[in-house]
Amino acid sequence: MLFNRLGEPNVTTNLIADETCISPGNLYYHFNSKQDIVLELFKRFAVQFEPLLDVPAELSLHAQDLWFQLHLSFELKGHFRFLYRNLADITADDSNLNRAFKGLFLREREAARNLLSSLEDSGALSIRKTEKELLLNNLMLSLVYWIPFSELFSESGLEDSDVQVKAIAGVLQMVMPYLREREHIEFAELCDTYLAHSRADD
Amino acid sequence: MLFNRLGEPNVTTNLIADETCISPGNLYYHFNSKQDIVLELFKRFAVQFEPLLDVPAELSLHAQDLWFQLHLSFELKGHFRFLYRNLADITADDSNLNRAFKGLFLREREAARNLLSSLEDSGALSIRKTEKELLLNNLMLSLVYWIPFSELFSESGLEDSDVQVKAIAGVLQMVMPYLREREHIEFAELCDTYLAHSRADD
DNA sequence: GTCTATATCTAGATAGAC
DNA sequence: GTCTATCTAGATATAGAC
Repeated sequence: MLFNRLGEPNVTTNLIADETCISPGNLYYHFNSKQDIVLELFKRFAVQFEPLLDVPAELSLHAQDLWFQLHLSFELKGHFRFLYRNLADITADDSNLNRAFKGLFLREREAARNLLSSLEDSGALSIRKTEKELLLNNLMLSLVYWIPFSELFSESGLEDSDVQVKAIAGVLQMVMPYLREREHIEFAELCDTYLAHSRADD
Repeated sequence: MLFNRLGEPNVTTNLIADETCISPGNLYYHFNSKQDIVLELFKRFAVQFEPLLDVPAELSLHAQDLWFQLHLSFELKGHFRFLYRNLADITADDSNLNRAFKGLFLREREAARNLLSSLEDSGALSIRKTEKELLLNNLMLSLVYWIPFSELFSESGLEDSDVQVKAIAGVLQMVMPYLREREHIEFAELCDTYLAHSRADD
């Protein structure tokens, strides 16, 4: 919570001890180092993220379900957004974490690739090979950096549901142009619905 | 250079003094604080970025010219990539810098919007209003975070021309689906050419 | 397990001679 | 303008009593 609110580099171990109502010494009884705390949090994130990376073989390819998957994914990342906000430094300090994160990204990319392939197999999507790689780059960029990006403007970092809707709609929009007309319309209408609903919240 | 290589938080004022072959005391004669150095570098960046934000009225809308514009923009950002790598922290520490950066982003977004509008006026581009906003979000995300994103995998952060080609092609690909067929083909062929050329470098 | 007190270290920044 | 030497603050981490 503190990391999310203040940023990992700005949270001291004394502050953590203070906030958890234990002494600094006690904190270091439970954790070997500050980095150890970060690592422990990363592990929790990774465990929860894991199931979202397994694209089930019998995955439904309907817009609703994809939306929901993306929603779960962004929501979880939002809870651990301090990790994504300081990716460069957090991974630079710790080569274990660095490898772990890279591995996660590669798996996420593969999951996205498999999903596109499924859509291709079903005839719903058609895309050239070079376009597919570029699309995957763009998708990954959104999946990794949407949270820090949105925080530059709104502070709330995906706590706000409106921000999340825009994130998901943005991701889906990147895929839409390559969809067959029927699915294209289905996706577009879903996005419109959510976006209209979200604006109504204001 | 040090900031780019090691990351701003990991560069001490003593190291800067060392690298520039002057004493720490002398460094503080020339700059009031470390943040002052960051600010000075940001100013240089902003001055050089300024002309790239002015989309000329008589802008040519050919793929080649857009490519070149994006190339200049990414190249410049690459030279100051430490700013983009630690956006969250760098702007959090200094509210002046925060405002300045936000202003830059908004202007960049406006520039992109104007460019899209020009394409619309000329009949080359057709896009719905809600799609346009989402597209602008996605474009901005690429323009702001492509460099740190690429650094997660390659270290070289846009020094490598291959990385830059992918960045630009990715941006253009996001616009392509909304282009009229003639321009769509023109853009696609340009991307293919650069991408093929870049792969040949390996 | 938990505390208080403190060690250690390193960063940014300053003082004052030259 | 430039230097050496040093201050100061704040952060991580440890020692040792309870």
